[in-house]
Amino acid sequence: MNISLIIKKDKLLKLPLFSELDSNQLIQITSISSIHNFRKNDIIFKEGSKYLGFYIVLKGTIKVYKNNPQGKEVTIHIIKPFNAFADIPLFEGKIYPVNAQATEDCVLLFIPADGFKKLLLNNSTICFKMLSGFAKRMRTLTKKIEDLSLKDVTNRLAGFIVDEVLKSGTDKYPEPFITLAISKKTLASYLGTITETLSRTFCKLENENLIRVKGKKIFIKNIVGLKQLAE
Amino acid sequence: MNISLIIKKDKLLKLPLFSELDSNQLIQITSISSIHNFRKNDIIFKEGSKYLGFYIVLKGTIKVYKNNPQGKEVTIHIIKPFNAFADIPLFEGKIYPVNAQATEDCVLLFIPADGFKKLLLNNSTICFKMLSGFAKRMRTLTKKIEDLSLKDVTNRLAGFIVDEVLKSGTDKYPEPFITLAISKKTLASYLGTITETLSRTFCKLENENLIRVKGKKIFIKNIVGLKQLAE
DNA sequence: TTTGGTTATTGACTAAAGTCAAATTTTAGG
DNA sequence: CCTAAAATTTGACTTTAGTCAATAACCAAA
Repeated sequence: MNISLIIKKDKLLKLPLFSELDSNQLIQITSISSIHNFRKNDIIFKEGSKYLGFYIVLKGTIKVYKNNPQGKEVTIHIIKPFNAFADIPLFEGKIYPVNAQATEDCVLLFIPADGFKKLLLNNSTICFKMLSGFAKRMRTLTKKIEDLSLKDVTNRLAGFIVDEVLKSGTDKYPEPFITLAISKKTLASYLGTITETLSRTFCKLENENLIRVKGKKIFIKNIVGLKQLAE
Repeated sequence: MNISLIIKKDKLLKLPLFSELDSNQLIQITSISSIHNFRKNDIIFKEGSKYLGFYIVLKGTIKVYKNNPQGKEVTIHIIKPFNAFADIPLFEGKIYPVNAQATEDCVLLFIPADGFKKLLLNNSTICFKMLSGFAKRMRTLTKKIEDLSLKDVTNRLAGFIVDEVLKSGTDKYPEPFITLAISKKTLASYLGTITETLSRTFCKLENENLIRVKGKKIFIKNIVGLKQLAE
């Protein structure tokens, strides 16, 4: 369906990637893009399938993951609204190198590779934006390598919770909280561990009176203590 | 010193980043760049210092690393000839977010941030090259996250050796070998472990008759076995 | 070649996190 | 509301890798 019917120019302008384009360029993008709805657990694409283009999350949450030969899963990214995913193969490879699945009901903007590449070649502003986005993501990946190399699971979980609280906007509340948009199994694989260990680590943080866990909600009782743990 | 005296256009053309530029553009680059020599163990820049520009390794090896608050070191990248480093802050931040040190005597090409950014804005070819380079590096980082999350030290060391043998060009020899361009301490921190564990893991691979270690030289006795270990 | 400092190895021990199995809770459909 | 499947938790145990301490090997400068 034609996306201009659904998504207005001013909405598109809020996407970091497109925030400095002029009217003409935005029309170019809307004319090739499309909106797609996915239900929780739907697979967006599988590792190895033909690369068609990339997505921007408008609503919901996506996990990007890989399966190793033994069938174990590593969650590489958790993508929230206004962030792109699967944009790397624009420049490398003809297939999706990872899997993507909705962990909540989602609305995604799809941008086909061919059309977008043409746009990129004629527009250094958007190239530059994209480079900035990639640079930022490399920082995130580097941080994760650091964490996996030097920190234990307790540190990493504390760090995750602190980051999420800041994003949640509840960090000034008397009792800040976060709501997990992913299963604990996925969280475990995102933190580089397994569910059993994650479960025990949650208990440990509860026993130390840092948090209170209730299903997918985590209430923060001592943000300072958590920050110390995370360093 | 003026780099055009030292590095010829055809040499610059071999660098992936510059391989499709025309004469004019190459002159632009050589006019702002400079060549620097570093001795083994010299620090190129420190985390937190003012960002001035990025480097391309022409000769030698550089390690890019971070120190955590407890003073432990993580090696993030090992940079070999014709690869760039410290190009990420071009798009994010005014300081170097990591440290860089020569692990061997080095010749580096330095490209100042300001001049290069201007060039980028007027040249979508080089933007595109740079995006491709970033994309490739994100693959590498993602692979590393996978490895740290799912593989043990033995697997990771085997994987490292296999990669290096392929790069060494000796993989068709009766007994292929690699020569480490970094200390075992650095290798340990690159593999997400510590020297003691690395030392024991080398012994383990020797006992399984997969390799033979002699100082900085590692002879490969069974590449197939190593590949299996690395998956 | 000697020497001091770093780097690497080895041993004994400890701690962290993974495995396997079972119980419990939650969730999504019918 | 009920039920089966999936997700989560818990327990007992094992494995992996880290810590600490001592020794050995290597390297660079005098």
